[in-house]
Amino acid sequence: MLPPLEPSFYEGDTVSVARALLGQLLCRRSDAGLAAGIIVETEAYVSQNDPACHAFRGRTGRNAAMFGPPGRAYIYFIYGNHNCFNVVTAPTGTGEAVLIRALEPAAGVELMQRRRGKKKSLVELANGPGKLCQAMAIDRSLDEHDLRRSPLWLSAGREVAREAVLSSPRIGISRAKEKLLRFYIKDNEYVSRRRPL
DNA sequence: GTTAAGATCTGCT
DNA sequence: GCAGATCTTAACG
Repeated sequence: MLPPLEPSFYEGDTVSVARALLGQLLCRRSDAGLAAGIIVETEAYVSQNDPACHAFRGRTGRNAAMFGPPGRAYIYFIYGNHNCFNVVTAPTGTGEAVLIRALEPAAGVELMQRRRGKKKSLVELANGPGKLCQAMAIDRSLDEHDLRRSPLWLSAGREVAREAVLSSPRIGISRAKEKLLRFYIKDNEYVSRRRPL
């Protein structure tokens, strides 16, 4: 197992962590084998003045993981079909997280293809928050999982130059649409939307 | 107890 | 480009 990122990586301010997560490697071990992907797109959800954040109205059953220690998973089920994977950030009790929106497949491509079903191109395997959870077999059973440990962990990937990181409004939300809290790697093929909204 | 909205994806036009 | 699928959660009465 590649060495995991340390807890200190996650405890800083959430926007910085959202940027720093670009280029890191998300790894998933299962009976079927290992799958991994480079993170190429993220979104920050913060506690102050952000009505799009699940923690905006305080702690609930669903969002409890967001208030837990940084470096854990926050996973929720949405639209009756899809899971979304977040990394909890900021000190315990703050209620912030980073949504992982897209991966560039790096290992276990066949496994990811099998989980996604049909014939999907390499680009279509994990270029969206629901798609990447399906490709990596991530569901609510991994909510609050410690991301230093198998079967789901993060480790150091490739360097991403600061000028290669672009920002935009977050996708699919109805409130706080103006905030530029989505971050992605410029010109990367695996980002979920190549064209602006 | 009921209801409406939701950090989405797919397939069809 | 658009609608339909599908179901959990939280807010409200």
